[in-house]
Amino acid sequence: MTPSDDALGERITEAEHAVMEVLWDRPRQTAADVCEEVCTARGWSLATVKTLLSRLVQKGALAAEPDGRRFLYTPTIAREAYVGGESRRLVDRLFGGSAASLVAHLAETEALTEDDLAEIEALLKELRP
Amino acid sequence: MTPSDDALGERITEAEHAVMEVLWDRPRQTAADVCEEVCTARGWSLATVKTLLSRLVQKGALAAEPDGRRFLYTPTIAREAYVGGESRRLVDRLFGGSAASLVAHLAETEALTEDDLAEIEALLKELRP
DNA sequence: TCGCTATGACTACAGGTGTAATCACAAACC
DNA sequence: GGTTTGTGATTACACCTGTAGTCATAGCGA
Repeated sequence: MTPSDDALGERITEAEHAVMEVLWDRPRQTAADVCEEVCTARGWSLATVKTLLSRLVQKGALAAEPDGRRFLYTPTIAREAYVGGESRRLVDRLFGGSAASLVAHLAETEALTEDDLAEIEALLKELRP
Repeated sequence: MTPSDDALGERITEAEHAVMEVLWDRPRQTAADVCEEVCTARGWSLATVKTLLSRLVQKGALAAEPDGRRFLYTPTIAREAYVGGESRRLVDRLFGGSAASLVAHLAETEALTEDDLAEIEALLKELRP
């Protein structure tokens, strides 16, 4: 039953993801707005952002709501769903589907700071009273 | 100081990763050996495996040790390192670098079974006596 | 010795990706 | 009304990826 299949057939690429983040953070922005937030950071031109927006609309990841002669772009998929899908993909690919293995790995390779560990511990207490 | 740059300049792709797994599992195999293990599973021809092996050697992810007229391929990077790099990339990209956020997400989306949680709890006890 | 065969090297090629220029055109301004 | 300007659409193009075919050639078997 292939769990957690994200609704889009097409995958979102790295560059596209950067655009998605901007729109998850604040939906209904124009191409120029999005550019304002990522162009300098990633060294992109407005044209690049426009291309990425178009592709994301084609892929069904964004909705383009007409607003005069331009569009306001809004994600059609929740960030939660995307993040969940990507996480699952990683866990499946690298940890044989076991999320616990991932956590174990992070712990063993010191990827978890003391604060992380404390936070996780608190989480666990909450989840298993 | 661009943190956690894995030793290879080039990224390993999905298809290449499948080949790497075979060689991590058992190093020093020939192209034919590797094909034996993945070709049917992925519907590949031997030629495809050869291409992937070549690209991985070029990328510095594999070493090719001459053995008569053929090569024995062996990973130059440890699976641990690769897995660590990929995990970190995901955490950086999707969870703002916070591994705890990833764990929280997995927990919240029910990606963690009761067994997973128990396992993690045990891990934590070990890590923070 | 001489052809067969296994093997890496090289070539191919369509589709995806990153990055952008150009075009058409409607709105805004003068 | 004519010009500038902001905008999406279209086109471009090099590189990466998946997938594989062809070629040269060094051994192996007869």
